[in-house]
Amino acid sequence: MEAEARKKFLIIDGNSLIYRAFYALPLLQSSRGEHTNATYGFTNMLLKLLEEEKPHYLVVAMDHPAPSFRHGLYAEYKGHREKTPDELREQVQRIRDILEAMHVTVLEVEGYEADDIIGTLSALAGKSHLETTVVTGDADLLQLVGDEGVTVMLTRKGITQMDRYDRDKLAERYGLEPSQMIDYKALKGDPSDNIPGVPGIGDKTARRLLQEHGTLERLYENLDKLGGKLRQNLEQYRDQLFTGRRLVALCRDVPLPFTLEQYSFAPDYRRLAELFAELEFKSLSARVKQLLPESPSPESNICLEGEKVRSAADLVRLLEGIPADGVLVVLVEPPAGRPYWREPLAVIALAPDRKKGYYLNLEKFKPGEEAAWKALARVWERGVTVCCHDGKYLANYLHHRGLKEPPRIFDIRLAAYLLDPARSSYDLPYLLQQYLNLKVAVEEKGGRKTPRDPEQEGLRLASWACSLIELKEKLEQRLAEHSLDKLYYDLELPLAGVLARMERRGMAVDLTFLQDYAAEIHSRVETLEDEIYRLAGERFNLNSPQQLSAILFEKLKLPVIRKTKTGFSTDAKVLEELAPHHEIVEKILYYRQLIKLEGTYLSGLAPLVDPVKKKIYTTLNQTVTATGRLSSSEPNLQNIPIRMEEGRRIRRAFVPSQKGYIFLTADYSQIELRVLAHLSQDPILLEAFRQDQDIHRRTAAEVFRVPPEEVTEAMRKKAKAVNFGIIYGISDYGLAQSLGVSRQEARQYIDSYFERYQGVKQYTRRVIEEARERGFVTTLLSRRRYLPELRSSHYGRRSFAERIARNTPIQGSAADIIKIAMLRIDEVIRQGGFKAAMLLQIHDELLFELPEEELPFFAPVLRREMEQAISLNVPLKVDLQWGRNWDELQPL
DNA sequence: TATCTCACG
DNA sequence: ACGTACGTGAGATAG
Repeated sequence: MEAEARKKFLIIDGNSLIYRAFYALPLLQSSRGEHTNATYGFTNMLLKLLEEEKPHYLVVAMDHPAPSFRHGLYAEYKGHREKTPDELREQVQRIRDILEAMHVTVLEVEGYEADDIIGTLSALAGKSHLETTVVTGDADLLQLVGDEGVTVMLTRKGITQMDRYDRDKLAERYGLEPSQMIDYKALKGDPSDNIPGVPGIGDKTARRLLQEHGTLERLYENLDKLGGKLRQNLEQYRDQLFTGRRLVALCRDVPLPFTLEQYSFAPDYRRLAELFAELEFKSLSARVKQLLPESPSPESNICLEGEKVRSAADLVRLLEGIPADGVLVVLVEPPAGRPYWREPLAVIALAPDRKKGYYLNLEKFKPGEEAAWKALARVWERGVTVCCHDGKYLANYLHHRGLKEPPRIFDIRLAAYLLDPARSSYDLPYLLQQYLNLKVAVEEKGGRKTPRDPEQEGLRLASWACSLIELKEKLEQRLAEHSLDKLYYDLELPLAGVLARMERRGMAVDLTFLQDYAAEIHSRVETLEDEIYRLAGERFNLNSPQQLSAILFEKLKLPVIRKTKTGFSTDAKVLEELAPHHEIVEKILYYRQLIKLEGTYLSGLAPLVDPVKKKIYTTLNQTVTATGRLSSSEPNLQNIPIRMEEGRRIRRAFVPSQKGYIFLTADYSQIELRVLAHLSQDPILLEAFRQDQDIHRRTAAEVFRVPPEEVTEAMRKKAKAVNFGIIYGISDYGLAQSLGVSRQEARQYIDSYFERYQGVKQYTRRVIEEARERGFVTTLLSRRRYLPELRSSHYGRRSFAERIARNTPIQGSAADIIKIAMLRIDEVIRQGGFKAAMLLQIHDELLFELPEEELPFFAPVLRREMEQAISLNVPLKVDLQWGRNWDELQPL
């Protein structure tokens, strides 16, 4: 029986595990390109170990200097040369930051490898009466199982699956004693570690020999009992074998002070939360909070208390107490996946001051319900500012409940978006942590999908609500500091109201047409399926790229054009190349086209149509894109087909919502290139737009050095691609891809372009230079986007950031301009008493419905507002079209 | 949940 | 030698 529980000591092999995390785990496709999951994988593993082992002491051992600089790291991982040491270095740095935040000791000793440090620690720990666990991906360390109180956790697959080895497990797996592991590896050899071994001896033979003879020395004593080739090789390679053994044996006398105290750890929770927030490691944040003792936080006067409002009288008293120049926080959680016109979550949280948050379930608030609503509306009628997390949603929710929207709103999320538009989410826990250093309970994983308890939800929201007053002040200050206050108050905030009205208006749908067309497409899909199966000689799942690959590339032996991460590519570009080889391919392409229509735009759209109003209501997201554009979702009405005839017909299902109404669309002509002309002040571009020339023709004339009238269609097409490329942050590879020409040819076009368009050339250079120094790029309205990766040493990341730096000012300024126009048009519609209603924005285009007789009056106003939205050094041009549905439009 | 594919600007 | 066009959202499959 133990007198006392032994203390647990965890020794982590930083080297082998980080490299394993880096190479063994697939790249995480983060759209923001911020990280691969090596950092995530390693941290996840570390937390799992802490959860399961609950160690008292912890140390991470690393090579010094790092082996990636010292010797050929790649020998071991031949298949993974595409990942560069630069990227590895960045990952290692991130992991070091996390370890530092956890106050975990990272042991490095000059001239020694992590293995040696671990060997030394393991021996020392054995003498200290500890229960020691060595965690590694390197089977060499199994020799340590022989040390007193030591077990080894060895990764099996990835880095979170591990096997625990003690003497018994080692015997079971290898049939060897710990002390034999050195001889075993020396015999077997390991090319990646430069251990030559003995030819002809592999895993099996090495084990058998050691099981029979015990040690290498005994083996050689009994050599005469062996025969043939084996004996000959053992004799011949004796020197190399024993040299190898010296390399395998760990050095166990690294000069290390062994005082256990230095290996205790006390995480700095706040710093860790910051790091995790930066890296967007949400699930890890939640786990670390449970796991680690929190470091005491400095005194905070920000309250995180919530209370339920008990009666209407209490509510009225609370609300009446707010001064007219005060702030009322109102939080209504948007029900994920449900349009506002369906039943919203009825919980509302209020914070009349910064002392405490309150919540109530308004839907269930029977006694004096009417009074509660009235009291609420009275608050902002008195001039009180309403602070919320999503003003557009709140406005629509209130409207749905028959209340006018507050005239003064502060939208927390919108402010945070402008401060850093590239983030993937702006949820309150993140914002409170980011701007107030406040940690709040994080919603448990999956909480969104399970039905939430209104009481709990209310308490949660209420506890956050009062800190929002503080958060609002912080954000206001930051907006001003970063010159974003004008953009916020004069553009984005009022625009939210416009977007709210657009969402509420919705778009009418001709359900009969939609259903008829769906039936037609469906029957064509079925016919196509039959034909394809007949040609393939078997039935299979056509929607599975995997199964399709099997048919195309294995059964039909068509040439592989391109590979994806997991297999052979079968996208439209590939199929177009394959079309001449087999008649099945063309049919597959057509099938793909139709199945897309059916799935996404016909059967996909139908359930989102409000059966009563026969309307469809999109959500226009104002805080999603990194450039300042809007996005549209549930459904996305910004990507309704137009390029192909079959798809375009879908647009006939979208019709004006009232009798006698028509559609009117207005799209900016070449707005991005016009913006580029303005930003770069390139003389040729300026001239082209001032004379309203065909811009692609002009570009062709310049690039190919011919008079404009001699430009052929082929030349114009290439020039058009070059112009797109310029906007996207051109690369020869990308241009070559889009044109289907060689990279050399693409390079020539680019060189030729920049030779003629010196202004553009200088401008793009300047943008990147300035962004590298300041850390961000800006648009015409000072909207910013941070690009820290411009300084990355990793080529790929840096190049990506450079393309973004060239594209964002252009795309973002165009977004700025159409937003100004929307605001002005909304204003003139209301001022002018027009019945016209703005329905949709599609990046450079606006869609309205209006009474037919209003057209002659509204159209010129619309054109004026759009073209005059901003004054550039080139004119802005707008094309107008009108029609009785969204498909059949004619120029005005 | 990640991957592939494809719709739009 | 590297390894990509910029910005989005959605559906289907597969593990």
